[in-house]
Amino acid sequence: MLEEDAERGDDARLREATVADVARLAGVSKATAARALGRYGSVNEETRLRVMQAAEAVGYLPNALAKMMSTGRSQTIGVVLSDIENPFFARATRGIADVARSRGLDVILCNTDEDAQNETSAIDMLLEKRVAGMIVAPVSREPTTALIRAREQGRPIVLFDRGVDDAQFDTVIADNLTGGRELTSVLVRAGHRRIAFISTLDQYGYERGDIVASTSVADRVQGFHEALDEGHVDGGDRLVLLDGRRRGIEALIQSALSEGATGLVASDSLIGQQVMHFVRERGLLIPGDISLVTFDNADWTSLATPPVTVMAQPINEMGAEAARILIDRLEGNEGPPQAVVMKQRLIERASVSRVREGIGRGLER
Amino acid sequence: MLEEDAERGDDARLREATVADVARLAGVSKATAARALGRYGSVNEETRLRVMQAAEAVGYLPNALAKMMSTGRSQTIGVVLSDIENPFFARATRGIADVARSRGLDVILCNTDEDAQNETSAIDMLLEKRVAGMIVAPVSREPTTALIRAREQGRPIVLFDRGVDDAQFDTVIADNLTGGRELTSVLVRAGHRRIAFISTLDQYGYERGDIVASTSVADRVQGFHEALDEGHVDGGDRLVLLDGRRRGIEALIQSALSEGATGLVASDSLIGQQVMHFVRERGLLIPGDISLVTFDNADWTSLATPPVTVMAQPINEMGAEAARILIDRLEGNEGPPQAVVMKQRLIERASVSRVREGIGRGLER
DNA sequence: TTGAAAGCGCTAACAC
DNA sequence: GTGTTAGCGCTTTCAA
Repeated sequence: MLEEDAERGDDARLREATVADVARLAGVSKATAARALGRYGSVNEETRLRVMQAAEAVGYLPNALAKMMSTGRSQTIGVVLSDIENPFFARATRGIADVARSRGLDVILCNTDEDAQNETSAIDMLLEKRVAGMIVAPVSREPTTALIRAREQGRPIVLFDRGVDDAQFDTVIADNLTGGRELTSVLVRAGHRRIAFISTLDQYGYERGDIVASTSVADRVQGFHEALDEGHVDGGDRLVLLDGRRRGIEALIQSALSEGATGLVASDSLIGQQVMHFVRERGLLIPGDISLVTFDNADWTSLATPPVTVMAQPINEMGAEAARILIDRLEGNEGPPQAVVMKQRLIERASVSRVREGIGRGLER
Repeated sequence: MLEEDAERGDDARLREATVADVARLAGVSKATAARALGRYGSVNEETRLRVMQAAEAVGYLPNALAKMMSTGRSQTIGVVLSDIENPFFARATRGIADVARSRGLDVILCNTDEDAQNETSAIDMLLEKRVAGMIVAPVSREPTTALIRAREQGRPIVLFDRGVDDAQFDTVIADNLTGGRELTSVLVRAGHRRIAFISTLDQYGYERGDIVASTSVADRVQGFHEALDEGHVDGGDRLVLLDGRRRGIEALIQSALSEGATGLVASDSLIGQQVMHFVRERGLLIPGDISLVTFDNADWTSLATPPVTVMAQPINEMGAEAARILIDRLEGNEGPPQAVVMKQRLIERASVSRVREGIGRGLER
């Protein structure tokens, strides 16, 4: 007997209380209870109270899924990025999540690891979950079919950190062209003539003019070239190594060194970090043996010896802005796609040395 | 005319295709279409094909919400942690997300910033979204009402990184007691007699025996004491500073130094990092002026000068294990709550110096 | 202000 | 193997 009661008690908790339960206890109709609970429509103050008490009594907890089914509106956004472990994306996610939460939105997170297949399945999943919209760092400038499908379905999408070859998307990126130019210029001004740009992409045998899959890397490389043009550095002295994923960053660094590079531009802080490890393991010295500059003002860059010169991005703000734009779209703002480009900021530290020899070519003119 | 057509076309995309649409086009009943689409029940191969083609034609995309409503099962788990920007949690999240995805689960992420109110609202939100279960790093050993309510509702919950005073939860933590002891021992063995333990909590004026809100910090502090006991270090020489959030880590370090501490145990890598910055700014030397050890083998610890001695945690594996346990529960495994405690690993580097003077007390016996 | 009833898109018995 | 029907928990007309 007692056991039965206990079981029924448990069951009651398991079959979670619904508006109907609350309504019954409060002695009103389902509709009225729902109105009181969902604080919409109009309901007598007294009955509202009664409903609230009943809700409390049965331990009512709204079912967001059901709500979503009937309203068609979801209170969730999807965030599709490369790797949450990358401090860049962690920080961006924080920026996104904070503004999302302030608007009562939750975020579903997906890692792509820069794999198009992963991006596709992540986006499809989010679509199936009927998220209100999404923020995605596209794997490639060539939009995946899922991305296109998502847009065709009319789901608001904001691209983050990189764009695609298609002006149809709202996009939040950093000014990588200027950033790449200024960061490289630090090396050029210090007299470096043979400089390598290192990235993690999968592009082997890059030559100037080739299309680079990641628009942000493409812009950085472009800036790299511009800086070298300005410095009258010979084309043959430019090493653009974009094959880190396949060959391993170590191999890239090795290449650069054996080809006589005296300066390295790391395309992101993870690469810069690997350079530091590499150098440390070989007993090389920065900036004595090799000068290093990198994108992103990661924690370690100021703590390392020497502190590393970096191009800082307003990561948190980029994430927040992406979220703001998305929310704006969610609220019905139509208008043409917008591209916001955020300034980067150079932080010069001690990882670059002046080069005295080999000034030949640069001064020929 | 053409415009009208175009508009209708758009509308069709907006009113997303449902099973009913697919069924109509395929000339079968809703049930059959659903069976084919959802690959359950049995359906003639030929009609299955017809349904699939119809689905393709209308651009059918399943509605996960509706599915969830009728099955009662959600394919989502919630993860509630302190701060995704903290590399510890970023890595753990990765561990969680990877095993979750391999089982077809998605994760909703929430940051609490160690605030009980945030934890409560995050958990309630997840409950409303009817997540299948959740992994939470509880803000305090005193479980929040939301946490308790969640359990009472029968939702599987796995606690991560810290526990609560209540054996009812599955828990995945590191062996912080042993870790704290061994990490502190490094300093003791090097001859340090006056040592400070620094954390970010909000506990002012801690004295031995006081209850510490975070079980993991509590264990670390306990280990700290044990190591000092073993080393016969006087109680008065132990500085346990657990008020970093309110006073700021800087103030804590300042306190420790002015009280004559020669060794510092940082309760996590973020604190250790702040110690490094502090020291660098004041022009102090590690380990010359002060020795430092910290929890977590964060990136910067091996890149810093000097490299820092750390107690590494198997963070990724901890996250993965938490996810595995949760999934196990989701699959119906009942059984009593389990607590898995994972080993930590000491990595000795160069941030600790030998102390020669002041050996008095330690050798008295 | 309140109630009755229809419907969101799907699954799940239960017949045929 | 396939169709019919009845929900899942909520919102939302439409009347009263």
